[in-house]
Amino acid sequence: MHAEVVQQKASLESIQSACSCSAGPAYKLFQGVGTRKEAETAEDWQSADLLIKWSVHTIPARRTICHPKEWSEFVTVICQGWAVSSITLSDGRRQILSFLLPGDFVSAASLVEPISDRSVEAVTEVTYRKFKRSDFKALLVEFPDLTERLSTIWLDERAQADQLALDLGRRTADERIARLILNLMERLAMRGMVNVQTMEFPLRQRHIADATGLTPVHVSKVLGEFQRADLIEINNRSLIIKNEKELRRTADWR
Amino acid sequence: MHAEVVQQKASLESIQSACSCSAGPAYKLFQGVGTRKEAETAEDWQSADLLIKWSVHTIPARRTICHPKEWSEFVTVICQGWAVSSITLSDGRRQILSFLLPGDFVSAASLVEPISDRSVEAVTEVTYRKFKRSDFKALLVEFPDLTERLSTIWLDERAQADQLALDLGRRTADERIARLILNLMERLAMRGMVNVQTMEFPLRQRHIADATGLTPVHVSKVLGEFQRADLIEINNRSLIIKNEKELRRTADWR
DNA sequence: CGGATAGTTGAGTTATCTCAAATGCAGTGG
DNA sequence: CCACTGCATTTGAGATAACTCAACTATCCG
Repeated sequence: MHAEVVQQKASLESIQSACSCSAGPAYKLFQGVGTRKEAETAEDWQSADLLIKWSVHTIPARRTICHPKEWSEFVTVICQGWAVSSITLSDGRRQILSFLLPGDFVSAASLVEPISDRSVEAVTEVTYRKFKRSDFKALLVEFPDLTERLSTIWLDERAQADQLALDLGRRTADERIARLILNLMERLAMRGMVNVQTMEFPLRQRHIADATGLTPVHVSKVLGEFQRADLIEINNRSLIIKNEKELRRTADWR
Repeated sequence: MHAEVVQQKASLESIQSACSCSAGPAYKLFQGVGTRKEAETAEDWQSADLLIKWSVHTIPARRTICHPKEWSEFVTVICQGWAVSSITLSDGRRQILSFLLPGDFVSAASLVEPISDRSVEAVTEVTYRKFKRSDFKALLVEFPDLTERLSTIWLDERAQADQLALDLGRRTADERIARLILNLMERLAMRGMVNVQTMEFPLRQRHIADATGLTPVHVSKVLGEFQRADLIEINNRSLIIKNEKELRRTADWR
C-alpha cells in the first residue's frame, strides 16, 4: 500500500549496485563473481540467463516488512534505513536478533529457503529490494563462486548468533549495551556512515531493550550513566562516542 | 593420545550407517542420496569417487574434542555419548550453545568451513568419527541433493540459535530449564533413547547452568522445586518426566 | 495546540547471584 | 578396604542487578 514498486530487469553488475552499500553482505556476495567467465565477451554479462527481476519498495518507520509466518518466495535486501529482525512470544516478550543496515539481507538463510517465525520491521523509513528466490537460485547454479561466498556470509551470521547467545546469557546490562553500540558503530563505519565518532542513531530505547534482553527503563538508566560518565552523547537521534577506550573497556571488547 | 583410531574407506551407504543414529542430522543428510543415479548399476556406488576415509576416536568424559582456535581440516560426527559445544570468555564465563547427541555434527557449518571460537567437550565418554572436509566437499559436487539437505540442516541450526537467544534474553529461569529438559527429551526420543518418560541424563548442573545462562546454585534450587512439585525425578544420572503436561506449561511450550 | 509516543527518575520489589557451610559420592593411593 | 582428595549437590542467609509501577517531562506530528 505504502510501497512504491518498480520492476526492472538487471544484469549481475546492476544487481550488485542495487545492493546499495559496498560494505554490505549483499554487495560482497556479488563482488567479482563471474571472473570464471572473464575470457568471454562482455556480452555474456547481458545474456538472458543473467537477468534477474527485482522490485523496489519504500515503507515508513515502524511498519512491518515481513510477518512471522509469511512464507515468501522473495529474498529481501535492505537498501536504505534501519530495520530490525525479531521473534515474539504470544505474551508479547520480544527478542531482537539483529539490526539490519543498508546492504544487509534480511537473512542469508532466506536466500535458500523461506525463513519462518522471524518478523522484520522498519525502524526508520526503509527502502528495500526484493528478488525472486528462484531467480537467485538459478544464479547460484550458473556461478558456483556464489555458493562459496554465500557460505561465508552464512558463517558470519552464525558467529553473530553465537555472540548474541553469549551476550544474553553471560554478560551484564552495561556490557551488553556498550557492545551493542560498538558493534553498530563498527558496522556503520564499514559503510562509511560514521564521521568523527558520530553516527545516526534512530533506535528507540525499546529497540535496545529488546535486543539486549532488558527493560526500556533499565536501558534508560544505563544510557544515562554512560552519558554522565562522558562515554557517549546522544542527541537528535545521533550518537557520539566520546571515550571509545573506556567504552570498549566496559564492553569487555576483545 | 586417548584416542583409538581406525582408518577405513567406505561407500556412501556405510558412511551413512557410520553416522550411528538414524534420527541424527548426519544420517538424514545421506539418506536416499544417490537416487539421481538409480538407473545405473550398484557398482557405481563402489566407484572410487564415492569412497571417503574416516577415523574413529573414543575419549573419556570431560575431555576436549575441539579447541576454540583449532582450524581443523576435519568434520566431526558424534557417534556415542553426549558432548557440548560452547564459547568461553577470558574471565571464565561460559555459554553452552548446544548439546551434541549421537548422529549430530559438531556443527553443520563445519562441513563447509572450519569453525572457530567454539570448543567442544565430552560430557560422557564419547565416540566420534572424523571425515576430511575436502573429501566431503567432493561428495557435495558429486551429489547435488546433498547441498539441498545440507541447507535444511543448516536452517534448522539457525532456528535453534534463534530460540536460544529468545530463551536467554526473554525467559525466566524456570522456563529455560523446563525447555531444556523437554528439548533434550524430544531429541533423545527421536533417537529411540527414551523409555516411558525415562532417559539417561549425564549432565552436571554446571552444564545446565552454562546452557541457560544461570548459576549452578540456582539450577539446583529450580531442579529441587521441580522435583518437589513432582514434575520430574532425577536419580542415578537418569531423568524421569513425571508430569509432562505441567512441565510443558511451566516451559511455556507451544 | 493537543494527543500520542518516548524518555527520565524515584521508590519499592523480586529474581537471581554470591558466599559459605554441610553433605554426598566417586576415584586414588596406601 | 579405608582414608583422602576433589568434585557435585543442597541449603540458607544476605546482597544486588534488574524489574515493576507510577508519575512527570520531553518530543514529535498532525
